[in-house]
Amino acid sequence: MVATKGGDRVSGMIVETEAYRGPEDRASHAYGGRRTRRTETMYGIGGTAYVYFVYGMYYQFNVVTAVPEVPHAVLIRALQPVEGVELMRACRPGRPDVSLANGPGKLCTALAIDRSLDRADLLGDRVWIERGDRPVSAASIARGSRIGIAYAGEWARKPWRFWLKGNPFVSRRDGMPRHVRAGRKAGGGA
DNA sequence: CAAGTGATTAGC
DNA sequence: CTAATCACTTGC
Repeated sequence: MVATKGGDRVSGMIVETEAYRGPEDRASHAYGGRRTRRTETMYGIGGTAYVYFVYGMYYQFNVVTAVPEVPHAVLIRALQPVEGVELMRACRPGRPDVSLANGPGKLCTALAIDRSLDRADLLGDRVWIERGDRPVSAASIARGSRIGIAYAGEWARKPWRFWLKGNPFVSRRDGMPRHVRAGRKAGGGA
């Protein structure tokens, strides 16, 4: 994934994504055919960016993937920095390189992605996706449930989060629910 | 683990 | 109009 900042390339290898299948997917902003000023972007043609603002401070970058009127999208959740690392560090001062873009909000900050890129054509010159240097085998991709959508009932259990096995730049360690703390309910995993 | 932050949304 | 929610991150 590449963005331009003042003519310079800032890029990273996509190492984690999540799929959102509106309108039936309860976790999707387009659930039930919801169509508002914000979600309208997802009803556009595949190959455009869906960028929105959440939690009062973060942007999220998605790729619209289907035909017009079918609101499917893929959230880009983490990048392994490749080009313009200095520029990313400037956007996220004090962070170690491994944490520059290992989360959907973080990568938008690192690449300076904001609402102005909502509906951007990914064949344009502001943000786009290129084929990587090496092919990625299916065997190297892990899948699991999506994050931050507990409200979505049975849809929350769909294994629609994908990441590169063992890659240190994903937002969470492989499959693990984020750091099992001592002191919480003992037991747990079967 | 919990607060923070403000756009977006549903519901009057 | 108002109140609740949220596809997250950071620091205690």
